[in-house]
Amino acid sequence: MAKQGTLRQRLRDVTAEAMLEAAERAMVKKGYDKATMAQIAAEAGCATGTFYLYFKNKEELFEAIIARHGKVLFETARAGMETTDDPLEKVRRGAEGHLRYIHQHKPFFRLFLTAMPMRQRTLHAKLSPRVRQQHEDYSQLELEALRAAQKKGQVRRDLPVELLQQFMDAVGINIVEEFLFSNCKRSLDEQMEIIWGLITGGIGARSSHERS
Amino acid sequence: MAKQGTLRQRLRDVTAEAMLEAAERAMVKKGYDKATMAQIAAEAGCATGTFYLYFKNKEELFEAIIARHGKVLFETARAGMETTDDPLEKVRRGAEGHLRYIHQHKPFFRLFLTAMPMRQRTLHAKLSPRVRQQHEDYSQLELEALRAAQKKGQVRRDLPVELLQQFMDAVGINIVEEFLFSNCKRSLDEQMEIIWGLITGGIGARSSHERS
Amino acid sequence: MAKQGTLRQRLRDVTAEAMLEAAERAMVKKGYDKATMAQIAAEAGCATGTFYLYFKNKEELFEAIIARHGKVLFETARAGMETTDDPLEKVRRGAEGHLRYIHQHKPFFRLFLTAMPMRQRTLHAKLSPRVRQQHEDYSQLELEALRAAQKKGQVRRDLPVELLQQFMDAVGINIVEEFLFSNCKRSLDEQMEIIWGLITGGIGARSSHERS
Amino acid sequence: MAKQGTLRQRLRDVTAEAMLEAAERAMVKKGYDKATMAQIAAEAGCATGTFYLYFKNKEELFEAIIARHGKVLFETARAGMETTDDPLEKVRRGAEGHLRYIHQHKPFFRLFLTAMPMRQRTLHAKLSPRVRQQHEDYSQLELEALRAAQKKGQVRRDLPVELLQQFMDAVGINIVEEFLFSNCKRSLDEQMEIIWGLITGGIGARSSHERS
DNA sequence: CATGAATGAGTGTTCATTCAT
DNA sequence: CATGAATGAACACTCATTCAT
Repeated sequence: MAKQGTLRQRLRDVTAEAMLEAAERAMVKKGYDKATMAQIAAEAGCATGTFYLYFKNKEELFEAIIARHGKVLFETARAGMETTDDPLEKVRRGAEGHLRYIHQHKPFFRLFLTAMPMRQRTLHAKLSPRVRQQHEDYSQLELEALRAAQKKGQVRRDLPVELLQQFMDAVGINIVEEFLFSNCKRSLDEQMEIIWGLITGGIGARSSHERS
Repeated sequence: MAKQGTLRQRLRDVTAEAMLEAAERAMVKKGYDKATMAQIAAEAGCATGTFYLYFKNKEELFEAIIARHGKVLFETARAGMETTDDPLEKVRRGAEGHLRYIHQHKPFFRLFLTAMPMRQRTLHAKLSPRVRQQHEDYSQLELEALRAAQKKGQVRRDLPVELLQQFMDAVGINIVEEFLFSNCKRSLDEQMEIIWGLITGGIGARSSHERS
Repeated sequence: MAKQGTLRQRLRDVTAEAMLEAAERAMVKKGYDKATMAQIAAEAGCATGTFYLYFKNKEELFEAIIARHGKVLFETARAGMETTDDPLEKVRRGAEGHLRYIHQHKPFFRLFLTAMPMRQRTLHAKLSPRVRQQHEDYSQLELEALRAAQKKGQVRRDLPVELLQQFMDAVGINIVEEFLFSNCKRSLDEQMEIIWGLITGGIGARSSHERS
Repeated sequence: MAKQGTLRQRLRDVTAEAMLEAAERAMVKKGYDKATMAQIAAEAGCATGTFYLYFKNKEELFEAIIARHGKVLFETARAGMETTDDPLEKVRRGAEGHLRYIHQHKPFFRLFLTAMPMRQRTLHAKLSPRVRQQHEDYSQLELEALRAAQKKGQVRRDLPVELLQQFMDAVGINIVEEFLFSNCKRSLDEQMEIIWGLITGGIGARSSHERS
C-alpha cells in the first residue's frame, strides 16, 4: 500500500511535471490571459478537465510554474554563494547565479514579468508560499553576507543592509528587464560586469571613500 | 461660431476631464481589467454609452488617463531641471520632480505599474504617441545633462550616458515601486536622499576613484 | 394664418424632401441597417434629432423614401398606359414605364430589394398605405387592360387575369433583379424586348395555339 | 479508435442536427436578425455557449441550416430529372422536385427569402461553397437538358439557354414566393401545372410558331 | 484517473431615440 | 424649430470550470 502510494505519487509527479511544461510553453506563446485552458490542454495532449485533477485552477497552475522555476533559481543562487567565503564575493556570485538562470529561461521570465496574473509585481508579492519561502531563505543568506561585508568594510555602513539589498534587487530586476525585452546583444558576462559595476558603486564602501 | 466652438470645446474638455477622473478612480479600485465599463460609468454618474462619445474604447480611455498624468509629470520634471545650471544637479532635480509627482499620485502609479493593458512594462513601451513623445523629450534633456556632467567629471566616463540613464531609471522605478507597494513610512525627502545616494554611487565619478 | 400655414407647410416639405434625398444617399452607400442615423444626419447637414421632427423613426424614414419613388414610378407607368388604346399595348407600355424608371434609379432599387427593413419582399407587403394604394390603383388599371385583352383574344383565356398579372410581376421583378445586381450590359430597350418576349409567351393567346 | 471516432462523430452529428432544427424553428419564428442566440439556445434546450462548440458564429449557423436544406433540395431535383429521358420533361421534373420540396418546407423558405443575412438575394449569391456547388451542379444538368430540348425543337432557339434558365428561375422563384407569402389554397399539383404552363409559354418552341 | 461536452455568467460596444437648452 | 449630448437596452461571443460517463 505504501509502495503503491509512492509509485502513484511518482507517476502523479511525472504527469504534473509534463503538464507544467506544456502550460509554460502555451503561456509563453500566448501570454497568461490569452492562453486558454483548451490551448494549454492541447499543448499537453490531454483533456481540459485533466488539469483540474492536478491544479485547482488556472492561477494555481501558473503559480506552480513559477514555483518550479523559483526552486531551481534560488538553489542555483545559493549554490553560487557557497563557492566562496568572501562576503562581497558571495553576494556577487549569488547575483550572477540569478542572472545566469534568467538568461537560460528568457521566455519564461518575459512571461513572468509581463503577465503576473495577480498583478502584483513587487518582490514581496503574494507568491505561492513555497516560492515565498525560497525567496525568503535566499534573502536571509544575502543579508547575512551583506552584514559580514559591512563588518569587513567592503560596503557602506551608513545604510541598513535591507536597503542595500532592496537597491540591488531594483538594479538587478530592472536592468534584467531591459535586457529581456530589448534585443540586447551583450553577452551574459558583459551584462553581469555592467550590473555589478553599478551595484558596487551604489553599495560600495562609501564611508571610506568619503573619508579620503 | 469661433466663440461657440470654443465654448463647446471647453464644455467637452471639462466633461472629458471628469470622466477621466472617474475612470481613474474606478480602475484604481478594481484594476484595469476588472473595472467594467459599467462600473466606470456608474462612478462617473453617467451611462455606459456616454464614454464612447469621448473615448474610442476602454484602451484609449486608459491611455488618456496615462497621458493626462504623463503631461504633468514630464512638465514638472523639466521645470525642475531648469532651476539650475549645474549638470548633475539638473539630473537630480529632474529625478526629484518625478518622484514628487509620483508621490502625490500613488494610487494611479500603482495602477499603471500593475495593470498596463498592453502588458508592455518596459519604459520604451508603446504608450500613446503623445506620452511617448513627452518621455522622449525629457529623456533627451536628461541625456544632455548627463553628457555635460561627464565632461565636467561629475559622473563616470567609462560607460555611455545611455547606460547610465538606464541604470537611473532602473533604480528610480523599482525603488519607487517598492515605496509604492510596501507601506513605506519614510518622508519624500528621505526617500529622495536614499535614491540619489544610490544613484550617485552607481554613476558617480568612478574614474577618479579608481585612479586613486 | 392660413397663408402662413401654407408657407410653413411648403418650407416643411422642402426640408423633408432634402432630408429624404440625403437619407437615400446615405442608405444607398451603406445599406439600410448599416447607415446610422448619425451618418444620415451628417449627409443631410443637420443634427440627428432633427430627423425625428419630420419622421417618426428610421423605418418611417425609409418608408417615406420608398413612397417618394413609388409615387413617381406608378405615375410614370400609368401615364405610359394612357398613350394607347390597345389593351395589350397598354400593358406593355405600363411595364416599360416601370422598367425605365427602375433603370434610372438603379441604386435605390438595389437598396430596396436588398434591404427592405420589414423583411417583407412580396408585392403584397405592408408598405406604407400611400404606396400600397398607388400600387393597388395601378394594379387595377393593369387588370382592366388584361381583361380587355382577354376579350379581344390577345391573351390566353384559360387563366384568371390575376394569375396572369402575378406571372408578369414575377418575371418582371426577378429579371430586373438580375439586371440590377449582375453587370448587365444590355440596353434598356433590349432588356425590355427580352422581358416582353417571355411575358408574351406566358400570357399569350394560347387558346388559338391549342386549337391548331 | 476508429470505431470510437465514428461513435463520437455520430453523436456529434445527431446533436448538430438537433441544434440546426432548433435554430431553424427559432429563426422561422422571429427572423434571422431578431432571433437572438439566447432564444435559439432556449429553443434547443441548451446553453448559448454550446452552439459555439458546433458552429463558429451565428452566420455559419444559418449557413448550415441552408446547406442542410440545399443538399436535399438539389438531390431531390436531380433525382427527379433522372426519371425520364425526354429533355423537356427532365426540366419539368426537376422543377417539380424543387417545388415539392419547397412546399414541404414553407416556413424555412419564407425565412430564407426574407432574411438572407448577407443581403444578397441573387441566385448567384455567395452561399456556402457546398450549397453553391450543389446549385452549380444542378444548374449544369438543367442547361444540358435545355440544350437537348432546343435541338429537338421542344423550346425556342432564338434565345440562349442561359437566358431561358434565368427566366425559369425568375418565374419559379417569384411565383413560389407568391404562393409562400400569400395564403394560397391551390394544391401542389395545381400550382405546378400553372407554373409549368407559364414557363412553357415563355420558353416554348417559338421558332416553329413564328415560321407558321 | 481521464475525458471533453456542456455550461452560463460576464463584457465591450453600438445606435435608435429622447429631451433640455 | 433645431440641436447634439446623453441614454441604456440589447447582443454576440468567450472561456474557466464542472461532472456524467
